[in-house]
Parts: sequence; structure tokens; C-alpha cells
Amino acid sequence: MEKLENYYNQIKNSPVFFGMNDEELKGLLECFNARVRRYEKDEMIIRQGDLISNIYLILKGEVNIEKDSYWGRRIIIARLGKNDNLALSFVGSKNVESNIDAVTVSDTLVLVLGYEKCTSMCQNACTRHKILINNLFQILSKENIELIQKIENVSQKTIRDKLLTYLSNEAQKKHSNSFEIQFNRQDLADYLNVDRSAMSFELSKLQKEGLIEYNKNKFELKS
Amino acid sequence: MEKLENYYNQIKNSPVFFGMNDEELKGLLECFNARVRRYEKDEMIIRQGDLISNIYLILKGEVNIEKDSYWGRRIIIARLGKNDNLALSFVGSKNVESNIDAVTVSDTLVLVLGYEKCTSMCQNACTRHKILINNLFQILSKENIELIQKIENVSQKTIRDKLLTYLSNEAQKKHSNSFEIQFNRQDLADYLNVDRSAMSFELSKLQKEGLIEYNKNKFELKS
DNA sequence: ACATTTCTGTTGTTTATACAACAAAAAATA
DNA sequence: TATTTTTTGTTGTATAAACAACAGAAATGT
Repeated sequence: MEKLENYYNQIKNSPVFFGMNDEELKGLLECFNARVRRYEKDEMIIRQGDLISNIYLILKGEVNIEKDSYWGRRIIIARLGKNDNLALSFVGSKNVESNIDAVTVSDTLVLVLGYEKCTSMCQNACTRHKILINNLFQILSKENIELIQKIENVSQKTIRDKLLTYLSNEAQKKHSNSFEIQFNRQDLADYLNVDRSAMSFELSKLQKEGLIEYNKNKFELKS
Repeated sequence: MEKLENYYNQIKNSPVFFGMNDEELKGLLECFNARVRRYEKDEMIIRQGDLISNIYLILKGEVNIEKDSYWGRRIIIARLGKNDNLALSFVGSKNVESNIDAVTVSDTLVLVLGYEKCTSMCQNACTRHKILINNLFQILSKENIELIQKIENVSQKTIRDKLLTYLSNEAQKKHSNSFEIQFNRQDLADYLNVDRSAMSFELSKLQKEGLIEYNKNKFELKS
């Protein structure tokens, strides 16, 4: 069993609790009945159809937001990591079932917060709750922008354009033409919605043409 | 010049101001320096690169959320209408430039609210602001879920699957197998990221096979 | 160090889509 | 009503991607 205390500092500095003092944070964690849960690789934290009433904060590890298409093809919507939240939007939209799976990519620790119970108790009256909802609003905003960017990535017509758009966006995020990506080839293909082998082929073509250089997960944009 | 008063009831019942009494709403509208703005068909309300500090509420008309791809292809991310908000996520993420265009599809009236100014004034202290931020959180949640659904639609492999996924999702939204869609053929193609003529062809094939029936914008799912 | 599994790149073939060009229908305008 | 413009459907062709099958490299486990 993992102890919450071990992660206290990390929690305190996470976007969810940003701007709170120790007193507010401790009160909130208690009110939320906060607990740490451990998942192994390839476990499902959330399934399509689940009704979500908890806020999940990733303390350690990586999680895929996925969807299985009608005939079993996997769609990766996003890859989340440390300090990211899971399925916040389903907490905000009450009584809406999850339309995604959250699947661990590696061993993962998650902070689980009983959002529903807490909000009904304190009626949004306390200061800490006011800070919290402000933070949640900002977090969702960011998620929204990320989703739009993902739509841009997958909406390109050719594999080449998808790759170039994705890589440019990553470079911009990392503020450098040289960066590591979070996906392996198969996952990147599922994220961009293309065939892995065709994508591999296109990657090496881009390298031969001198547009990019890469080695494993390390990429560099030339030009 | 359009008068705000003419739309007062609609504004009062919009999701942004849901749950407020008249006093709170009036105070907020004043604090926001609320004003109605008119746009003609094909005008741009928001451009890529804009810094957004206003909340936009559509009172009348329709608006496309679009993105122009590198080589001039148009991507329609969403079609918004009455009581929808524009670019809320850019208000939530401060100092982030818009990565989308908002373009009117028809003559449109928009309520513009100076969010920045208001929040700095009342420091989130007043009740009405608390209700507001709660509402905004919920609205963003819904937007988020819609974006995920859009990703599902465009992530299908074939035109046929994109169409079937899109139409099923619409049927579910409208709670009926018979429904109207908001797009004309070209716009639907830009939304699903496919060639219009190929899509038209696939539509008639689906009709011949008896899977769907349609006439102009009216569709029916058979099975 | 070896065996096994996972990951990545390469190639040929089949299939689906984009693209272009056009015709018919519908809508808008004079 | 006639004319013009916009929208939609149809077809053939060129192109790009999916798929399958495989080989080598890298990572993992024993």
C-alpha cells in the first residue's frame, strides 16, 4: 500500500491543487477521501461506459486514453503522464458515461479523489473549493487545446503530412528542433491513425530526404 | 445596433448564466461590459494567433470552428450554434494564442463579454462569479467530450466507417434514427476529412445497400 | 551468455481514396 | 419565368495507404 504522504510535495505542486496553502490542501484531501492506488502495466483505470465520480491524478507512470473502434482497431487519443488528470470532463458533465478507456502503459500510481462526495458536503462554500474549481477550469482548457491539436495532427491527408505536423507540433511544445517523443512506433501509428509499417517507411523516406533525423525515440527536425 | 435587452431572456437561460437570479445576471453583464455584435456570413470572429480575452456567446446564427492546413486544405473542427460558446478554452488558458478560426456560416449575433477585465475587478469574490466559473467548467467538459467524439469520427479508416460512425453518433444525440444533419456535403467532407465526391459516392452506395436513406440533409438509419 | 520476445524497417500486392472533369438538380438572382 | 450560381452525384484514372509477410535489431528474461 502506497502512502499518500510520500507524494505530498508532488501533489501540492500539481496543477489541480495549485495555489493552495497546506491547510487548504490537507482539508481538501480529507474531504475528498484521497487515496493512492497502484496499477500494473496494461490495466484499465477507466472503461467505456463507466460513470466517473472521481478525479484521478497521475502520480507516476503513463496512461493511454484510448478508444476501440467498431472492428477492434485501437485509437490512441492521448498519452498522459505525471501530474496529468484522467477523464476530468466526465466529472464535469454529470451522469455522462465515459466514452474512452484509460489504460496504463507502465506501472502507475494514481491519486483518487472522491469528487462527488466532497462537493455535496461542502457545497462549494469553502475557499479551497473555489481555488480548486478555478484550477479545474484551467486544466480543462489546456486539455481542450491539446485535443484540437490532436485533431489537426490526424486530419492531415497523407502519412507524410501527419508526421510532419505532429513532429512540428512536438518541436514547438518542447521549444527545440531536437526532442524525444513519448510513443513507440506502434503507438504513434495508432495515435496518427495510420498503418505502422507504412509509417515506418515514410519516416525513413523523410530521413533520406534530409527533412528529419531520428534514432529510436529521439527526433530532430532539419531545414 | 442590436439591443442586449431583446435577448435578455435567452441570455438568462443560456448555459453560461445558468442558475443565476436577475440581480446576479445584471451585475455580471455590467461587470463584463456585455455587448451584442453582429457578423455577416463568412466573417471571421476569431483568427488563428489571436489572444482571446472575451467570452463569446452565440445568440443567433451558426459558426464554424476551422483550421487551415499547411497547404490550404480546410479542416472543420466543429459547427456551433445558438447558446454555444466560442473559444472558451483560450480564455481559460491565459496568454495562449488561438489555434483555430471561428467563421460565421450565416448572419450571426454574438454576445461579447470582457472576461479579463471583470475577473481582475471582482477577484472572483462575488457569488455570481462562483456560479459562472462552475458553469464554465461544465461547458468545457461538454466541449471536451464532443471533441473526443469528433476524434472518433475522423479516426475511422474508411469513408464508409467515418460516415456510419458519424451518423450513428448523430442519431444517438438526437435520440432518433431519423434526423437532420447540420452540414451540407462539402462541409461534412471537410469535417470528416475526406474528398466530397468520394463521400457522395459512398453515401449513395450505402443507400443502395439499404443501410441508410437520405434526402438532402435528412437522414435515416435503417437496420 | 543465450534464448525468447518485442520492436522496427523493408518490400510487393491489393484496395481505397483523392483528384479531375462533368452532368444533373436545386437554389438564388434578375 | 429565365438565367446564373451553387450544390450534389457520377465516372475514370492516378496515387497513396493498408495489409501481409518477413528479416534484422533491440530489449527482456533466464
